[in-house]
Amino acid sequence: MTGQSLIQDDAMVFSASTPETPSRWKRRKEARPEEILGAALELFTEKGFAATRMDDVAKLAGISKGTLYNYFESKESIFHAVVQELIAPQIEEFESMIARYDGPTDHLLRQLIRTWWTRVGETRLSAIPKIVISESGNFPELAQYFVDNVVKRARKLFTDIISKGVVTGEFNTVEPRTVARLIVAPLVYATIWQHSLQPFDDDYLSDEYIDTHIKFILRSLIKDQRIDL
Amino acid sequence: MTGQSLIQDDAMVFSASTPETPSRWKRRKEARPEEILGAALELFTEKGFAATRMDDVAKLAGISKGTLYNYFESKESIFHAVVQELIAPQIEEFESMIARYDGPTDHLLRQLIRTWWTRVGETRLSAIPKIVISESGNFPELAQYFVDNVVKRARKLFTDIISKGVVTGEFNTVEPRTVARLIVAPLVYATIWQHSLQPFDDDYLSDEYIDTHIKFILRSLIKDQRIDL
DNA sequence: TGTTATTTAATGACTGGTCAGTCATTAATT
DNA sequence: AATTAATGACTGACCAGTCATTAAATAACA
Repeated sequence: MTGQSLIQDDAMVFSASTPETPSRWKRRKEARPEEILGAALELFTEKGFAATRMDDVAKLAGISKGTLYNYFESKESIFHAVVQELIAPQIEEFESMIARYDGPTDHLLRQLIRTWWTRVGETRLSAIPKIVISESGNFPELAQYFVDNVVKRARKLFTDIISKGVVTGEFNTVEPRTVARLIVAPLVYATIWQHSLQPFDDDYLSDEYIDTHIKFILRSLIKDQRIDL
Repeated sequence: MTGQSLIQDDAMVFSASTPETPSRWKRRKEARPEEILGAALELFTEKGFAATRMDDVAKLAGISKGTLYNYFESKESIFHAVVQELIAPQIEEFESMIARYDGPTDHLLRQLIRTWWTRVGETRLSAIPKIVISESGNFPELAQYFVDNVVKRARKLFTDIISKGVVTGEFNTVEPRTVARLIVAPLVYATIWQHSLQPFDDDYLSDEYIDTHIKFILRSLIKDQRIDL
């Protein structure tokens, strides 16, 4: 997936293709919030929170600044909504995916990492960690919300899987919380990298990165050392 | 090491301990630049670049705002100096450490990771990655400088070590650049975490994190699978 | 050695520009 | 005709950077 945004860029059409639209603007109450959040996500990612101007968010969303304030209280509330609306559904999906699963624990772990990568790492959601981390000092409530509702739940997913593998004897005896963090670190780091220094580096992260990460982690976890996959 | 700063907090002493210092301020041409950079590093880390006020940098450095501009051109030049002055010497030290080394490659790798952790991860230098990443969109030249002078050199250090291990037959056949990134990711991620969301999390990163990371990496690299250290 | 002149580190009130948020007005829709 | 989505000029706060002024340090001189 490329960085293509969800924002309409046909917001202002002056072409004479359809002569029956000389109206200066349209009422689109339902579509606005999503478009605003999409525009904000894009700009927050690129510039950070402080350096993003509300005029620019409005422009990218195809509306005026005043309209922003019909839908959101403040700049900060947009920031909060971006995180809340876009992340929460994902976490829930992961939680139910695990609840449903029945099979070898190493397969579950492999599948969870891969799914996370395709559903978060390769989508626009990947921008959120960078934004939250960058602004954590200025927006403590947001940071706290993110830690409680995203980080801890994600950490628990991985910790539970590893614990299960240890208990069933499939995995070596390890400290599940520490290993959970070592699994997540390269994943989140890759998303932060993509949205910060990657554009300044001519060396791209290949798919091999994730594949090798999975391979290394499983090699240390699985007792019976088959050197496959 | 605690977050203790290098800033003098005795900058304004009104106590009557030494009655012969009623002078309103002191000339300290030599000490100022370092104090300014220390103050700036602390505030940039906490608030990010944009949200840090020059008045606050001055206050923390124990001087007035005007004095800042006797020593630095602009806010941005302070930012640049922070990165340049503090990071460059470290990288050079690592490069010479490797040049000097002669012994088993896995020991060198282990030592490099540990040294990085004590010289960067556990010091105030650990704040720099977070700052650079947060502001990369607004300060492209700084980001480029950082990628060219820090990231690439660090990446090369690790890539060279791994290549050497593969060539000598000590390590399994792996893609050195990919593995180098997987080694660095949890390290840098830990520093970013410390300076962003750690304060909102009751669960601390233990020393076990680094130890386990080293153990996992070496287990995947070393051919002869002894299950020690 | 004490007094005065010169140099320059340090100050902080001020300016000019920026931008989040407001609100009276306009016009699309019902 | 009534309702309300949308507008954009405006305001008040904030802050990076300036510069005329102050005074610490040092040199020159008596």
